[in-house]
Amino acid sequence: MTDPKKRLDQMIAKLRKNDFRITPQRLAILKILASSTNHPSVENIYGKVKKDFPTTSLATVYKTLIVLKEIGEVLELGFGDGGNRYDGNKPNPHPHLICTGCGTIIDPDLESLGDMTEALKRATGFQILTHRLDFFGLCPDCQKSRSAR
Amino acid sequence: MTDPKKRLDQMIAKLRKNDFRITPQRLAILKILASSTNHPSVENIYGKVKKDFPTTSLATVYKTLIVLKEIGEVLELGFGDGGNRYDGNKPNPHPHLICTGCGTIIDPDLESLGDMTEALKRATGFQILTHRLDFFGLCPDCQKSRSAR
DNA sequence: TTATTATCGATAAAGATTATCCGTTAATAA
DNA sequence: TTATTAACGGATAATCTTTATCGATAATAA
Repeated sequence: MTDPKKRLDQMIAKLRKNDFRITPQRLAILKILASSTNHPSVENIYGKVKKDFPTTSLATVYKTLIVLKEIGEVLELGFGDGGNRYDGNKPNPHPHLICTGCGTIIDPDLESLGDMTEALKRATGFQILTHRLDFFGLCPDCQKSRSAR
Repeated sequence: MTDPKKRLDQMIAKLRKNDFRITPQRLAILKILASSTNHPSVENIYGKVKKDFPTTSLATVYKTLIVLKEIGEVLELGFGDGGNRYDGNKPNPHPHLICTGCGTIIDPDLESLGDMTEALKRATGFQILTHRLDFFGLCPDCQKSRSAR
């Protein structure tokens, strides 16, 4: 994972550059996003922020995420089942491997993805701007507990 | 694309096999899904069904889609922006190329995806059950009209 | 320090999907 | 063909996540 301090500085710099203010609530949210590798949900972030700032509103979390999405400093992951998940430590599009048993999300390395994109450009004439690649299955632990039943 | 009649027969057989009834409303929805290659939305399907069965409820469309999802006869595509899109002609997971300008969705061939899945299995120990692969960008036409502005 | 606005917090509103209820009907067998 | 019965359809309420609204407050620059 990227060093959380480095990520936090990147996010702050990007916000300043785009004339957004650094408020205490925002800073708390930024810290959570910069240091989390488990793709937290909005409720998850909200719960953590409230520990330091109990009066924080859920709307503030959403609004901060909208800003971060705009400037490309957080990656939003929707799976069509309830709330979205967010990655602020590694905000560029990258593949995910999701365990449908326990909900764990891991980031595998797949260097062949770049070749795929190139081949698509040539074949279709599309200008490809971003992508989304997710694999779903059962992690080794969930396979065990499932066969044990 | 798969022959719509063949797809319709497949869908009907699968429903029968799982003890679901073939009602006139369902049949109308099945026909639309079996023959459409443009990934229709719920509203889109609803509008078409109402031409033949004006009293059809939106809930019926949703309920039929839930059944079809359960038995794997339709592919649901959510893009996090409003309603989902559905593919009943090609219900197995496959890559998509989406134009963010005009909303067109096309199905490119990417045979290297199978190798990717195999590599992931070996590297992580996951049992991979399904996937989702979408590329977003601008189609040739939208690139032209954008640069013309 | 002060003025200017973006932001905060609370809550209403929106939008998509699901749940509920009850009258109707498709499927099955006698 | 008809009777039976559980599944289905239609209408609408409820749910859930996210966005909009708005007065009060605080971050930033001069």
